[in-house]
Amino acid sequence: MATDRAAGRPRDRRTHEAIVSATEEMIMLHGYAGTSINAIASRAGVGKDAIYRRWPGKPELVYEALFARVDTGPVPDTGTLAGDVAQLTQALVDEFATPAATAALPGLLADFAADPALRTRLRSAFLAPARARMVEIFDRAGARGEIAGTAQVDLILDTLAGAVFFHVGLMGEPRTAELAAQLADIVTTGIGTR
Amino acid sequence: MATDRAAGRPRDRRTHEAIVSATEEMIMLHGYAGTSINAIASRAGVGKDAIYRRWPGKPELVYEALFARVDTGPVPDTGTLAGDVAQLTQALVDEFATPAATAALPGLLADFAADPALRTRLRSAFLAPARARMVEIFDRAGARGEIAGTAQVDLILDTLAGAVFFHVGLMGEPRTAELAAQLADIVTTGIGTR
Amino acid sequence: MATDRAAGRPRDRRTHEAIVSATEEMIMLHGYAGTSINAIASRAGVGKDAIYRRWPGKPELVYEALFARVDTGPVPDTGTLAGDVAQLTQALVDEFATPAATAALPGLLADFAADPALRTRLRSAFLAPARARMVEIFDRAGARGEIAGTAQVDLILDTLAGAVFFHVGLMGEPRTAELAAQLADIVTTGIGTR
Amino acid sequence: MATDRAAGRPRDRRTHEAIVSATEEMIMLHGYAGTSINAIASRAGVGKDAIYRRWPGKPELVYEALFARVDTGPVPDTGTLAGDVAQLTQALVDEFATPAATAALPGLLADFAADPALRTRLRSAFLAPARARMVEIFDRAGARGEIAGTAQVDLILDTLAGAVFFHVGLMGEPRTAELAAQLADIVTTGIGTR
DNA sequence: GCTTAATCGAGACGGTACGTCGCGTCTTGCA
DNA sequence: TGCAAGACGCGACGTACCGTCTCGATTAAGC
Repeated sequence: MATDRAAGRPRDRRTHEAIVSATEEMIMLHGYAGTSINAIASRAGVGKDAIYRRWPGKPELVYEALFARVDTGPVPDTGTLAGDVAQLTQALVDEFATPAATAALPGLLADFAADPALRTRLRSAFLAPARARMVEIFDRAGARGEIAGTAQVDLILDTLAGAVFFHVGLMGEPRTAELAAQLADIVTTGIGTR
Repeated sequence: MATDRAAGRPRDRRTHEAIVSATEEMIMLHGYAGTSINAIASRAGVGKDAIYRRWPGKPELVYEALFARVDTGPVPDTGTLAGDVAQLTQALVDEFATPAATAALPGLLADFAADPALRTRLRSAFLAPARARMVEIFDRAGARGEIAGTAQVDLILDTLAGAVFFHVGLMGEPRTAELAAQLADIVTTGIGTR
Repeated sequence: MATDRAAGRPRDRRTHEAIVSATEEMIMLHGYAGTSINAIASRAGVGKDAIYRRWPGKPELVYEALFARVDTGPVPDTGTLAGDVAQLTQALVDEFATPAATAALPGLLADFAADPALRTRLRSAFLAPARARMVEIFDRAGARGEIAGTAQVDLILDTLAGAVFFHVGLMGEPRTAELAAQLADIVTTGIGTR
Repeated sequence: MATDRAAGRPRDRRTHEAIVSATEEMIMLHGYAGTSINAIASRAGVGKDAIYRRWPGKPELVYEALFARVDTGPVPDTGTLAGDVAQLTQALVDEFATPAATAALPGLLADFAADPALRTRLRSAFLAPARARMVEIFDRAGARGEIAGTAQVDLILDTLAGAVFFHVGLMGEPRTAELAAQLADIVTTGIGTR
């Protein structure tokens, strides 16, 4: 009979939360590059070790603080591929175009891309929920006969995410209300006829 | 009347070239984050001042070393919007998906996005040539009656660039030969029916 | 009336011994500065608290592990002052010039000297047995008429101990067999004629 | 023809002096263990690199700041061995029993003894001037016929230095005015009759 | 030919952040 | 209460870059 109970003093949940909150605040206030582990620890009232004990470095910490939300919402099901993709694209906009995400994403994606160990997790870290939904959406659309054959889920998802990131996150274009609808329209139409 | 000729010893053209070459090599060898001004100067056999005299910092230097190529090629003119967009997309792939660009772009875009002074130059720095071409392509397509009204050049360009950057630059998907064609197809079809 | 017996679980004698042994080994292997409480606890298979429950810190622990031997041997009594001092000096060499003492003493004395609470115990901690013997030796020598008046025990003891510590412990001079005899000779002669 | 001129910006003499002064002050105020490189740099208004560029670590820095005085005084020559040794011993007291030396020496000697690279320099670092003088003093005494044969300079010097260090530096005995005379007397008499 | 002034390589400078280590205290569950 | 384990806040460590500065030497243009 195995005991899963870890030996020693258990990690304090409040320490964890203080770090995550301080990270969020620092990112919003000073951006990704302007956020140092030292400053996070100081603002959280925590030793640096408490951070390094939990995360290997800044990228992993910031990712968890800002993007590791469990996606619990229902999969879009509007009855049409266009409607479903529009809803999913809106979710991407909600994830990538918030002030916090805009402040963090460029630097964060750069750090993930630069580190071989993190690089392999890029897709699963940032696009996993959207991808699962997209697979289901496309399956239903195939069952309805809206599309034929195998859709290239990854390419389409990268296109949507890349468009949102580039347009709003990097170029700083105002996040117009219709952005998701426009992108979804382009992509849905674009793949529909193939 | 005085000449514009600056007094004192003129800058050595070879110094400039040595810096640019060393920058390229360092980026290829150690990536953007692993490339320091110190190391560039040392590899170029040059003092740090010689770099800071010419560029304000690493982002501007790397940008000029890798992306400031003058785009002298002719604007695509295949007779159809789809063909023109495909050629233009291929040019984007050629620019964004080379080994050097893959090594430099994530960190470089992050630095541009983080600095207010650089942020305003993002579009003009990385997409200016493509944008000029795209305007011309769309004008011709409009004249031919292929599309109606004003196309959203920036959104479409950001979508194409974002897709290429995300798919190949970040996610590291193998740069298949058909990538440009597939993207161009999706986007052309997608905007054609509106 | 209550007993002095402490409540709760009594301390484990083997824990004590394991700590002392681990301390000795660590000092021999890595020196005083290279010996951390963490490492001692780990090597002893013991929690850090078990150490801090018994000793206030590293200096006290190392002192007890290496120098708190109860000196049970008989007081030298060779019949002459010179002979007695020679034996006593040899005991000092035996205490200060062993490999373990050489490894521990410089750092240990520094820590004692730096801490006001420990500073007052320096003489009693390291020289108490020798001092008691020296007082007795000098008393007998006085009774025999070898010396007159009050000898400055502390100064002479510090001279002998300082000479041994400096010569062998710090300077690392080979511990020649005649060292104790030479020192005892110098000092005995030096004080004998006053 | 060789140029000894070092390339690059020369080191600033005032930086050097500010570091040395700050080190002295810190040692006096907080002792050896309580003096950190960080604090020295901060007090001197200097970057840490400026310190590590000049000294490998705290021991070397403190040594130079407090003990590397050039000894320019004349060699004692009173006409008798006893008088010369008394003067030399007084110089040792002056060096080892000042407030600054008392604050620094125990920790400093411990660090020197613990590091193999520094260990070899112990004698030359702390006793070189005194040793040169002692050799000369003994030569003269030999010429005068006061002593015969080869005196063990190192052992005698270590005895004197060890006595001073132990008695005043470690045990904190008040530095009585007669200390040097007493020690010199003991040692001179002690070696004279052999 | 001389003066003037900017440029050159080199490297020192004050800072800031890094990731690690040791300190002495504390909080678990078990004995 | 003791015990092993290990989390905790703290602060020093030595390193690496940053962007600026100070050296002596070099290199043209204008007098």
